[in-house]
Amino acid sequence: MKFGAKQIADSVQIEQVLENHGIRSTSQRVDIAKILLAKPQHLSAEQVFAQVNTEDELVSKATVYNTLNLFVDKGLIKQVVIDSRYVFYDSNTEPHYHFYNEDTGLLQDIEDKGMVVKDIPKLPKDMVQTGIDVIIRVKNQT
Amino acid sequence: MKFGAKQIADSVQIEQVLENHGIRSTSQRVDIAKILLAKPQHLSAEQVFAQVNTEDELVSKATVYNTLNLFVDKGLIKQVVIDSRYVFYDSNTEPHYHFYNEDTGLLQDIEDKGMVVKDIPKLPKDMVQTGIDVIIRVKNQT
DNA sequence: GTAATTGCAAAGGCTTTGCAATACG
DNA sequence: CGTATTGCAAAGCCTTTGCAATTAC
Repeated sequence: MKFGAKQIADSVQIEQVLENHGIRSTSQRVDIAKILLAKPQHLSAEQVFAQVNTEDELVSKATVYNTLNLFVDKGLIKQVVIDSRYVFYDSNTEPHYHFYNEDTGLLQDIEDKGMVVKDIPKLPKDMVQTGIDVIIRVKNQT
Repeated sequence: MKFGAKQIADSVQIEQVLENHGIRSTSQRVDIAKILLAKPQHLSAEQVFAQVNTEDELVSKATVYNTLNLFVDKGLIKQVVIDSRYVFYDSNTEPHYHFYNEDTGLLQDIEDKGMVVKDIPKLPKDMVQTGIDVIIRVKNQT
């Protein structure tokens, strides 16, 4: 991590992003958002907790969890559930789909924009679609 | 549940199905399979535990969990993960996709066979696709 | 100053595991 | 008989919660 003017500018930008999502800024939230929003990526709560605590300032596990939930509620990030034991937080909120490698545990975006889900059946009148999750599970060839 | 000749025949059929999947029959496994395979459905471990214990014979929770895992490993049923807290066991192992109603918590098959995922990008040479999960999330119109 | 947020430790919920008792082939 | 399976209770893991201390506006 770099320090100095650039980082201060980043923090200000992050605070702006938080505010745009109706999230009040605190130093912990900025730290967490900075990690998540650095690039499109998929991190577990544990990974966020580890990364946020490599720097001086410490954030408790409770706050990491609460903050991630808050960010999801406010639409800043998305939760991707692979398994009852593997939950990732995705900083890419654009509609997109995922590859999940069962051998490596790696979750990655499907970059190819050509992939589509076609002919989704019409929903009952009183239903609205809120999202569509597609996970293509792969493994290493043995 | 009916008793008598029909049910005995069912048990024999179930045992056959288990055997075909390389699963040794025991009374607990047959009881659990009988519930799951009665029709295409999505049950949580808790629901299986509850249903299997409405009849006389009791099956412990540990055995329910272990048996469900065994059935999944052997390909008799499929696990559908909605959320870190909602895991269902699906007796329909044909490739198919799901609707999940966030308001009711109800998971249901998409019966329409026309829906497809098109133009899945080619995988890296050393990767094989093992599955594809599609969950269309819906909610009640407010 | 008042309300929101944080952190700790404890509690919760779900799932797995160790091990003795039991059932199976 | 020897191996597999079961059930119980305990342990594990991840996540949430209660509450006092702290921070933010």
